[in-house]
Amino acid sequence: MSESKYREWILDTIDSLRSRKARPDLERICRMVRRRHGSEPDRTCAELEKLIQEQTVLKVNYKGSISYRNAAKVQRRSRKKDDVTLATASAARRSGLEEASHSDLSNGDSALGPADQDQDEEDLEADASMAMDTDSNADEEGADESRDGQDGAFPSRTYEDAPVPCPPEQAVSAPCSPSGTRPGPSPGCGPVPGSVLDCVSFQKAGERPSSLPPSSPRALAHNDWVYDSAVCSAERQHPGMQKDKAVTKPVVPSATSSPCALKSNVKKEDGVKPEDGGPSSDQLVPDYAARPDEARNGSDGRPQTLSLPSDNGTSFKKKLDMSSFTAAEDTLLNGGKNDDITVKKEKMSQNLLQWTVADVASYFSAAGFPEQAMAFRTQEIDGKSLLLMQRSDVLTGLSIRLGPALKIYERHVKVLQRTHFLEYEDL
DNA sequence: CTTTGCGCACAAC
DNA sequence: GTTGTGCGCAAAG
Repeated sequence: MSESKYREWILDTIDSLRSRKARPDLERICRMVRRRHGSEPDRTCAELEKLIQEQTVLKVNYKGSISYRNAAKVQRRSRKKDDVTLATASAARRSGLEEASHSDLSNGDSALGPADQDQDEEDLEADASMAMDTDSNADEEGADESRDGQDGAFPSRTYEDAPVPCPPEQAVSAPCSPSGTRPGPSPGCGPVPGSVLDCVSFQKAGERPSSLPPSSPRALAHNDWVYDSAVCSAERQHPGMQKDKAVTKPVVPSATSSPCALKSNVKKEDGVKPEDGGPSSDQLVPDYAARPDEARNGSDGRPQTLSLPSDNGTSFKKKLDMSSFTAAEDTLLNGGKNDDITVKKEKMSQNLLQWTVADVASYFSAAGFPEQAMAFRTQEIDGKSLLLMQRSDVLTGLSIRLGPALKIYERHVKVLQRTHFLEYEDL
């Protein structure tokens, strides 16, 4: 309950700061929330992190410092050459694009800028690569884990297949997946105990880069990318979204993953000077590393196309059948990368019953419906409820606009349900 | 002191 | 050209 309150406060604060032309950074946000509502900065910080995880708020590195954005307002334009909206934005945007391309951008304010998909992909790739640079540096220094040859779901892909148009989908399913994004020094990782600390620390992390004089200030000047501490929050990872991870740890929805642990490795980045990689990398210093590794390991290098452990042999046929549906749909809609999506969906379906309200919200948020995701959350729709939803429920029961509602139902709810039931039929 | 307002320069489009 | 952004300053409280 308080959550929604905080969401409102925080979003409000961000908007307010923005309108005042002040950078919506952690410090200001906390201060303003405290002043206005008397909330403890720590708490605000924790809540903010949650919002980041849900992608209601985007954590971005802009001009060398961390900023927070109201996801509902931002996405639409966030794309610059260097801005990497890795996690969230990309995810959201991507899916958003899909829709946008077809129909209107009914998302309204929150609308993700449906403008260009291709570009986005390119951008992402570029970004990813940049990120990669950063990463690689980091890796060299410390973030070892498993980043050998092709591990990086994101990065590697970016490099190797850059030209290929299939990369990004991860985003769709994996909002958090920004696996590319490392949890960073300490961002969201431990919302539970360390949330506060995390906040603080990451804040520092963010600032640090800025303080460091980049070799090419210009270049660095404007970059915006989503930090997304959320990423690390494996803690409450969305079951469905962990693609790669899923493989490794199929069902385990939560905390189990080791977000924090990762952090430690990551840390080193601070020290690392991003410059080599490229201009933009500096600011990002923050992080991405840990995650990827996990992902990579799981998928063994091949980013997305894995099938669920479960479906491997057994329901293969069925899967195909389904695929024909979903894939077809996706193809039409997205123009390409359906396999992955299909797969993802399957994975997700697997855990659908275990999805929590937050998982559902994150899913839709990642799918490009941040505002509508809130409606799901407000209505406390968890995985089970989702399975029970009917078209009318989605169209009218959530009090969301018809346009997005239709898309959500047709492209997500229905697909998830279908997938889920097919799977279980089989099993 | 803190908070607010906003001119201005930047970058992206 | 437009737009979003946020630094840095001055004004207001």
